Amino acid sequence: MKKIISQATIDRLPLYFRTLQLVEEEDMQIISSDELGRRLDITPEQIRKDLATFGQFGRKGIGYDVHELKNKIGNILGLHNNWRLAIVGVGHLGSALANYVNFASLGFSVVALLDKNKKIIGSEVNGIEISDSERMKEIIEEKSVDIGVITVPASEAQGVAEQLVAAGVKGIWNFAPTRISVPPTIPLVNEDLSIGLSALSYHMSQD
Amino acid sequence: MKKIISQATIDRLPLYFRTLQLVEEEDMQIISSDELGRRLDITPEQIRKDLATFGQFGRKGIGYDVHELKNKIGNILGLHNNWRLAIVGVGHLGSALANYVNFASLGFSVVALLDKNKKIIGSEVNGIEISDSERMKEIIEEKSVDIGVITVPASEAQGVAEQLVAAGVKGIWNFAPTRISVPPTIPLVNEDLSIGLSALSYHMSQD
DNA sequence: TAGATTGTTAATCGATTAACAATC
DNA sequence: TAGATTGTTAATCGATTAACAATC
Repeated sequence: MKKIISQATIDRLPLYFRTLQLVEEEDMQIISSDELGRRLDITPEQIRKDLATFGQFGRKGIGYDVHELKNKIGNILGLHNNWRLAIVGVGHLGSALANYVNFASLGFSVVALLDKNKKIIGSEVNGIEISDSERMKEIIEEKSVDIGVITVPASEAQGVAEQLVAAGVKGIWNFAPTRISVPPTIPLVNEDLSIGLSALSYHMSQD
Repeated sequence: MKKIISQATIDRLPLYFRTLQLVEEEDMQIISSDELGRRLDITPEQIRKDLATFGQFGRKGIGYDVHELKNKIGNILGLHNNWRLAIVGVGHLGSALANYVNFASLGFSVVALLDKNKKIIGSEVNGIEISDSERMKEIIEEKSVDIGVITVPASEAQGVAEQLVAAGVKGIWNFAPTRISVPPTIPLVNEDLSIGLSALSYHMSQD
């Protein structure tokens, strides 16, 4: 029986995880919710509340064991699964993601690149060969891909999503600026850059 | 006197805007909250509530004028300002953003690229010359840059943010995977890719 | 022991959903 | 007119903040 963790909490866990990785490198053994909050600009009450959602591992009067807490959060986020990614659409953004180094420290690796443009099929990006997206199902099975990353134009995104699901991916990370529909069993996260940029514009326009 | 609009509402406005752009191209004159909601997978009540925050421009029994509503939302988001962006850190992600076509339709344009790597200074990305980041203040004034985009490694992000603020930018869009501090008068939006990816991992790990 | 810090309950705040009168 | 659809008020839901007992 899984406890339901709110999306707001889930979205803060990666921040805790990253900070714990950093303080672990600084050889800090124990950290308080106060110190963690100071580093992330989050209130200590919020942090304790978040952590309390999935158990007790702090020590009253002391704080949290850095190593233990980091591993616990990593497990909750499922980072130990070493998820394997396929990027569909090797344009500028797809290439940038194929080269993105920060994935590795979170336990993700890019194992396949797919594109329909014959001119780039066969060439490599960051040591990974670009395959024909017509061979998607075959490649995804062969490379044991878990997550499909969509970096094609908006007009093609829904079609690619359906192909990815049919090919057997377990989750989709969508960068195309459009909403896509997938079966409810397939987790989907939209990474919509225009939202953040528009919100920035809004705040810059006030007074 | 400005009405305060919640962040949740602000984050939905770009979605409405984009959909209205699309239906306008389809020559649709009028749209109901029901139809807009259907396209975005948002409840019509939520949409009416959001829009009611800043006035009444629907017609009861009819719906909303597509063109009028699109312009109104664009104005609220401040998209008419034609903000000018400078990208600091022309690595893979910075280059991808310099080439990102979806900015233009929202009224943003990349006018400067800055990097400290002497090997790439002087070369061009998407027709924009890369300048030495030591000349930041000069370039930002000369090119009337409004928004600084941070695509440097996490360890350099805070320093770059401070330089950008000193150079006079009005807002910061941060892609470095770290929290940065800026004066409260400078709007800041963090675009943290590891949050979305970790959340995806979490949901994929459930049952 | 005294000081520090967690975990948890209660209070507050804010956002979403439901309902419906107004009106085109 | 009857049907459709907005704008707004009330009800509900969920998340954050405050307070504090437990305890290291």
